[in-house]
Amino acid sequence: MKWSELSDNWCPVARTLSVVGDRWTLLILRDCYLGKSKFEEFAESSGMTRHILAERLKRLVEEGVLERRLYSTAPKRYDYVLTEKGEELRPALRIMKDWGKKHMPVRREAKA
Amino acid sequence: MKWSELSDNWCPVARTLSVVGDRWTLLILRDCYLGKSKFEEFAESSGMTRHILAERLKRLVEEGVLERRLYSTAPKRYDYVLTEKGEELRPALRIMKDWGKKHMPVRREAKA
DNA sequence: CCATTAAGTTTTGTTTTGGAACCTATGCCA
DNA sequence: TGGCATAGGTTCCAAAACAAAACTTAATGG
Repeated sequence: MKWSELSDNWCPVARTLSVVGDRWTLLILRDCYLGKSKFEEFAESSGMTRHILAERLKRLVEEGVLERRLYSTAPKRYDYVLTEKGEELRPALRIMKDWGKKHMPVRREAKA
Repeated sequence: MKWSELSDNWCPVARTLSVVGDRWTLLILRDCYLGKSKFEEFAESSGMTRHILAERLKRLVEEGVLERRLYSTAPKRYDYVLTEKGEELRPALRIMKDWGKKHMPVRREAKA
């Protein structure tokens, strides 16, 4: 089965994962919960490539998790803000934060 | 940045995602929470390929989320059970279940 | 005029995933 | 005894996704 067929799975967990269950997407949401909203902020903070970031943001907007907002008309600049739907995943990330703190100690120093 | 470098990120959410933040892994945990433990059960329930399933199970065991248990000596058969560490992610999946029910209606009937 | 900023897009090569077939050891049944 | 089923994988190849870096566009500041 392909990942893309998951969106109509009988299981609500699977349907959720069809939106946020791939590499990087939940890291974008983490940044949103930390108050970030700009493309460059996401790119720098998460370390993902701009290519993938653009694709993920597009998808999150299509799914109604984020909203793309024009914040400057000249030059045209857009940023991304959480919708209510997006806000409602915040508790899941909080649990992952606590779990990471408890169970995933840092072994070597990382650059980011 | 490569996904594999995430395990030593400063952010605990990122470290958590380095274990469970890829395609399919959280679906294995869902099955565990539903009481499944066998390779064939996971394969059938989730729809992922056996190839990927074997790789993910190996990783979850290495990370201490699941335990590989010999449940039959002749023939040798192994299954996978949640550790306490694995149990502690259950609340995150519960939130995803509720979120999926609320925000991700099924559009077309799926086979699985 | 030239450099800078922000939000992407394009290109090229590498890695991961998907699908299917195959393997191994034992149990079951006639 | 031979043959089929079961369970837990492994191997192979093609297709899709990803990583890294360069490029684009449009406006701003000195």
